Amino acid sequence: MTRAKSESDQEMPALDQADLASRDDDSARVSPRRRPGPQLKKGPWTPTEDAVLEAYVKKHGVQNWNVVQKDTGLLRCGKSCRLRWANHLRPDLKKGTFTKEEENLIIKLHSKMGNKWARMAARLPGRTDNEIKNYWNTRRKKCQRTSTPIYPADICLQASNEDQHGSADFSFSEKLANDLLHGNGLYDPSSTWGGFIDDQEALSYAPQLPDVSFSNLPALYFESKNYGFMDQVNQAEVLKESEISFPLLNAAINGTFDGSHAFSNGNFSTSRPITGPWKIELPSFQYAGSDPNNWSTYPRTCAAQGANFADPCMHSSAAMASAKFEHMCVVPRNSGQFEEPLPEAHAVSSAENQQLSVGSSSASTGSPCDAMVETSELHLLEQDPNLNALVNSCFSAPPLCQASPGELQCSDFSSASPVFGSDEPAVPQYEIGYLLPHPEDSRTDAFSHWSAMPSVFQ
DNA sequence: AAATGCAGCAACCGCTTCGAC
DNA sequence: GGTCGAAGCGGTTGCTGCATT
Repeated sequence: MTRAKSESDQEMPALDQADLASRDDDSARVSPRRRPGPQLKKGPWTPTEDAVLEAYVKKHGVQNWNVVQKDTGLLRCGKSCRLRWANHLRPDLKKGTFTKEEENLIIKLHSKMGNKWARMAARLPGRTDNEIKNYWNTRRKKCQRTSTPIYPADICLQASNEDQHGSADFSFSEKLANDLLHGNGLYDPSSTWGGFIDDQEALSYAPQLPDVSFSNLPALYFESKNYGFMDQVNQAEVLKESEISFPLLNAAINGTFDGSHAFSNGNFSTSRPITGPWKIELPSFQYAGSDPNNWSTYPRTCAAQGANFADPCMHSSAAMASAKFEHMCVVPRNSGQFEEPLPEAHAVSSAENQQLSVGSSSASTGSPCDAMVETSELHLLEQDPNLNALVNSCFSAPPLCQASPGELQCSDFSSASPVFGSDEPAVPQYEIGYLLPHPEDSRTDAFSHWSAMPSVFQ
């Protein structure tokens, strides 16, 4: 923007250190941190600094950014230099506002990728992740203000069609996410709930949601690991070398499974314990709910809002569809924002979580919506024969949670389960636990992973 | 004209990942 | 295999300028 211009030194400066240092008289811009060496500046870059950095990079190229700082005498950390170069000084940067085409592409990409700004930037030549991120945040706020869907129907449909015809190169798991997006109705204010149920095209997506059959486990794993290009043999090798000791995957790959009755009709079921070693790394996918106590109820809250059109962005009857499908998903949304796309884990987990979500209805945190949820939305899934049939047809696994609501968070999977560290024989209680990590788990981002069985493959 | 609110953007911060040793 | 530093990434903050009152 124009922050640099607001600096008093607009004229092109001489590139000497005295000049640079003299500009640090503005003590407010000096980092308060005490470090060995010169104090580093913070705040907007001056034209002087830009010129120094630009000259250096043009001469030496982009190598070690900390060396840049040392060599140029810039009172900026290497990280700051890198950011300045990448976001403002790079010669291939496209300046100015986004074109309509770029905007559409961003929407499309976001519907598939979520907040993967860097990946999106890679598909938008001359644009930076920061630009895209800022654009999206602005757009998000605007849509919330104006009560418009953040994903226009036409763009998302186009994206979906591209996927279906193989013209897009997104992963299977991303496609899953997109498929679920079809079902949630967020992007398509013109559809209706009844239409959704009757719409064969819409229905056709539903069976993909729980496509977590036994035979698909390895594929899901490797997709999520970006190993999709590997052949089966190599995948098996990688898996063998992987840190993850995952009997289901190994069994699936080896064609053997001698564990417990964890499978029913070829589909993975979490309703029964699986014995054996489990070492599952918590992935870094950040889907943190701000309030750990809230995360298990957020979707219901959102659903209730949708059902009552309290959420201005769910203002069609499609919101009902969304609301119902949201019931299936116990995953906290990032900052509770309605428009978050459904990441891969989300998509697959929704199937398994739906019954839990219903069952968890009483695990209320006192949200104003809870009463409403309790009395109206909560049992819609059970009461709606169409939806129920749809769900049953999709999810052949037994109910995940048949416990009483009060037992919902009984399983402190992350800290107490013998699976993680104890010498005791492992009997993971993920019947509920893996879906609902302990609310006191400080790593709220972990919740999202445990909320989705397939996400443990990440 | 001054005060206030808000949108947009640049930069920072903290965390994760990667690669070298 | 462990450690450390650099780079990358995403979320958040805070500044600036414009619009509104």
